[in-house]
Amino acid sequence: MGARKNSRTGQETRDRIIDAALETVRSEGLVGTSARVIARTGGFNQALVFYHFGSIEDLLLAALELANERRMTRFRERLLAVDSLQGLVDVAVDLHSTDGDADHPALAAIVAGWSCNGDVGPRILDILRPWDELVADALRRSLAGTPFGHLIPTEDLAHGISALFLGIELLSRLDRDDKRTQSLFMSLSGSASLAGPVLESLVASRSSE
Amino acid sequence: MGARKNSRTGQETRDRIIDAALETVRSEGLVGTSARVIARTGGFNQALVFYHFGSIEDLLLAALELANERRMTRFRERLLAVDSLQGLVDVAVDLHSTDGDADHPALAAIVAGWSCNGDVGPRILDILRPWDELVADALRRSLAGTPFGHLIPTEDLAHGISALFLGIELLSRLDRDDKRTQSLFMSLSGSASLAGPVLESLVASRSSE
DNA sequence: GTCTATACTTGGATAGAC
DNA sequence: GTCTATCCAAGTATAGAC
Repeated sequence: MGARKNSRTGQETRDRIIDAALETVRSEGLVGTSARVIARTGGFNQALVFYHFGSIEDLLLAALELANERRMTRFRERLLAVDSLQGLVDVAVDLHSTDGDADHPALAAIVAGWSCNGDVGPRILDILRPWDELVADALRRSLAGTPFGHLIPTEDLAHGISALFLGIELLSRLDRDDKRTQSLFMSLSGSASLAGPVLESLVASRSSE
Repeated sequence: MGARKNSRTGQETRDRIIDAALETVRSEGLVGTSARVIARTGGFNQALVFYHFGSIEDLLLAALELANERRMTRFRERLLAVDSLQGLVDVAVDLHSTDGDADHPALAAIVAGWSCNGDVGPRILDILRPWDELVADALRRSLAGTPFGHLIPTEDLAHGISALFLGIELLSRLDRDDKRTQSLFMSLSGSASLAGPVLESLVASRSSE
């Protein structure tokens, strides 16, 4: 069970390979990610990919899964504490920032690159599903006491927010100095901070009718 | 200038290649799109790709450009006539439907697949930019007379909507029977139809303060 | 100017040495 | 469990036939 002398454990190597895969996708894009390039990036032999994962496809899916778990671990608690739209946007901004998660671009690229592939698609959806649920819960808390909680299904809204994030991440990586996305997040933040009072005034005007 | 006997014109072949490329991306995904596969799909020799476009990269960019122009031609007038959020969502629904544009999945996949590639990114942004402007104009008309037109920069909102569409398209292609996206569009439509009265009531409550 | 045949490179995958 | 050597398929790209 412990690490052997003079040799890495299988798990260590698996992690090394996954990290190299993520770094490769991040720097080269999904097109241009191959077993050989991944191996060169990580400094190991190309055949290890197939011994440990069987195929590139399975490696990238495993990488997606691990990177997603890392993000989830890191942001789950924060998301569970969110009870306002403003708070939700704050989490979003941190998720988008490179400090929040260096793997995000690679994650998005992997998801997108297989978007027309019938075999892998469902597996990717399974990996991403927990986010929809976390966001839906956060929305329910944020909209509690307002009429919107009943008018708009929070599940749909949550799925829309997931889609928005994916799109933002992809578009933002098309440009180096990405002024648009920054501006968008600032506007979202501003809108969210206004939304609270607006929703309350709506409730007030309704109850006075 | 006219087509020669017994031989296709260059333009005809170019179009055939582009259509085959789009179809390949649509059916195989971006990973799995190569000159050979494209050629097999279109029933022509693989080397024609390089003669006419120089590289796969340039072919896919040309395909992106053409498909985007087709969509633009088809929806420009409608978008110019939009003056309500409801109308904007209606256009969105039609844009998403396969009837509206069979190339949409391929478009999205191409955009996404290069999201981490520094060379191609800016060129893709240039191709997509006109949409942001059309949507921003539609938003300005839709929000005219409400306080939101001033509170939220329409450019940011428009860019967000573009990102949302890209994300929706990609996520929706991960699953065959895509109930989530349909549900989301229905909710969006419902929200938009409610937004009109809500915005008016806001204006009313403000002016009465 | 258009397309075919072919050269050459890289990628995925495995068998077997260590 | 790791790495080398190697096979074959698939990829890009060009030289030259028509």
